[in-house]
Amino acid sequence: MESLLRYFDMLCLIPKAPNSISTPEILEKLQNMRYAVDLRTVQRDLVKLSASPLFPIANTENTKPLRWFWIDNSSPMQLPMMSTDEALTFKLAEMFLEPLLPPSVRGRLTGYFDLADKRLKESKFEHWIEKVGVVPNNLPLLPAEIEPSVLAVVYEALLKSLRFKATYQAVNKSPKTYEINPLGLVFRHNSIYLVATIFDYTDVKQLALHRFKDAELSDRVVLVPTDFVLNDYITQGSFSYPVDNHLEEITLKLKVNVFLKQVLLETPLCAKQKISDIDEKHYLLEAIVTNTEQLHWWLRSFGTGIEVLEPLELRQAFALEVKALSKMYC
Amino acid sequence: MESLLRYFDMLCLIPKAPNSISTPEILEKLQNMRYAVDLRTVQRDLVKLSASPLFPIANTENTKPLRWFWIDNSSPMQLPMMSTDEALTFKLAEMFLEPLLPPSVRGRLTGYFDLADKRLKESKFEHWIEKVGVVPNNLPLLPAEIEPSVLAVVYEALLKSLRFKATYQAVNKSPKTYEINPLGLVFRHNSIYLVATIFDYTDVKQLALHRFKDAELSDRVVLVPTDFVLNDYITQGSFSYPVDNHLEEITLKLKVNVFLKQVLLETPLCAKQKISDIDEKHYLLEAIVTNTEQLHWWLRSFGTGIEVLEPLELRQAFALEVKALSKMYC
DNA sequence: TATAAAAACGTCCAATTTTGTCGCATTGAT
DNA sequence: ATCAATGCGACAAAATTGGACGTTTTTATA
Repeated sequence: MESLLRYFDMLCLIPKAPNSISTPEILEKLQNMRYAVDLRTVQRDLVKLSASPLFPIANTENTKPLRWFWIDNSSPMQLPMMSTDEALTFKLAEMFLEPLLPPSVRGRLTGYFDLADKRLKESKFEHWIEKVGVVPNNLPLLPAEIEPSVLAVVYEALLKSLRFKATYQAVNKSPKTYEINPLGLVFRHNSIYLVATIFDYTDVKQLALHRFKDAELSDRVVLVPTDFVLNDYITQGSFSYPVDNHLEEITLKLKVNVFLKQVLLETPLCAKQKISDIDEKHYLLEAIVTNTEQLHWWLRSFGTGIEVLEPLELRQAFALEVKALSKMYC
Repeated sequence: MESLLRYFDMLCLIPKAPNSISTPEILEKLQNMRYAVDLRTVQRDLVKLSASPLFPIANTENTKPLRWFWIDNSSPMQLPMMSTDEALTFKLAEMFLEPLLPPSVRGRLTGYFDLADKRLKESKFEHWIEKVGVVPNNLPLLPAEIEPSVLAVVYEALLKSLRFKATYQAVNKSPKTYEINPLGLVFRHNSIYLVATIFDYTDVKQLALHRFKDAELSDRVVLVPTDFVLNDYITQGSFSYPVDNHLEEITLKLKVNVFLKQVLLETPLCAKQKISDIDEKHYLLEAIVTNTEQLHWWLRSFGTGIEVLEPLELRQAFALEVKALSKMYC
């Protein structure tokens, strides 16, 4: 029994394909875990485990301290097994993430999605896919593709707080190589932006990940500008979203049609939202929300389905906009 | 070694907490897998495994064929271990799914999100969360909550093609109990709809999952109406989304401002999209897209930022709408 | 209620597996 | 060239495993 646990811990110590661990390292870690074992035993165990098709591990045959790793692209095995509930939810998540995440990011989860597929298949629930549909409520734009190797370096640099060297091609410019001092990642309409400083300058820049041509990790540590907090940086309007550079709670009063009344009954704007009748076809909606650019987009998107009553400033802003639109379309 | 594999397969046979498997059943399945073992061995092994804190499995102590299951909702263990890349991607997925999936649905993945957290923590990458942000491009509405037990029954009914009995409360009506003949699930603005027929009627209904009070699986098999295909049902406009009840490819010509030009350069409307200059501040965008209600929402949401030039019918529709809006806001 | 079958559990003991040790070959660094 | 580290084969001692059998408890059936 003791040995079973040791096998398990040993398998946990072995990393996935690009990485590896040497036999002596495994021995050391096992001994730290209070396993009194010999190096010879570890060697034998590894050979035994790798012989089984259940554990696709292999070693670098030409190096002398042999290095062990899991042969990749195999979906992970897990205990307890993925339930059909979970499997189905994974497939739903995949459908939702499809238009949101660039393939290279989503690709890091394919092992799990495959596992879910396998699970549903072996349970003879193959026909589930014909029974599920998603009707998106926003226009699916094509996510910009990111060079997978760039993504890997950026991830690692952020996690380990290290700088990296990269070639970046700004719009309509020729590619240039910089040393990037990464501060954070921001996802914004299907694109990923790296918030960073460059070389030893102190001004914070936004760099679209899909415009990097290549990247290579450096060993210099990241220098965070004093008082820099990513969340503050975002809400300060650096991504030009919040209205008037500050977030304000407003009491919204809208006149909405039947369709929107129905939508908002099911998915409210806020927890304390109120809906009352105005006439047969129109309803008064009251809710407290933050006044963001997203709110404005949402309000505009329904056209004549929504009339903004209050706050007055918002109504006036919409009135002005409608005038401008009238001129546009004559 | 043989025994290690048997232990592994045995652990795979044991289901998660609400479900269970009896010792003789395990024996039978193991023998089907060509393990020549004695019942006594299986019993001993199960006791040994459950003694280890690594494998939180337990049995029902009062029944006589003992039934085994994995205890609690602890996060699954997996081999090979989740890489930090995967862990980070899981956390990103969680951020994206937060406003999209109702908690009871998302809840089925918390084990994995927790695992990702654990992984990031033990790798000393605890500060990653301060380094990642999401700027949503649509207004987050509150997803309607669904009774978890209802969701479980609906999932199971759909997977196993069984009917279920449920109490449903339509808007402004008192709850009633029906026998539901489920055909499919559709996700639509953060709500989940069950497409189904009721009793032995043949008309297809849409039932919001969050309006079910309770549900109980029946043993009657689902009867699919002849020619019913969920995807056709959706695209036929049953969810009132596609324009004019049919999907049409149109060549869109838009006059857009700098902001939108930038957005569309990064996340195009379609693969063959063209952008050219009109004047210093405006750009001509040409793309082939399907003419859906979502497209109209998207076009409207930018207000004066977009002027629809072609197709002419669309321009005229927008012109009419602007006139109506003018009247609304005087 | 009686009876039989099934399952759990304790124990013994032989067969098997595991593991430490030693010796030797190979590799890489100093 | 030399030394330390590693891999690997062999062997024997130690530990574990797993079948056999018996007893007790529970469940199903007549």
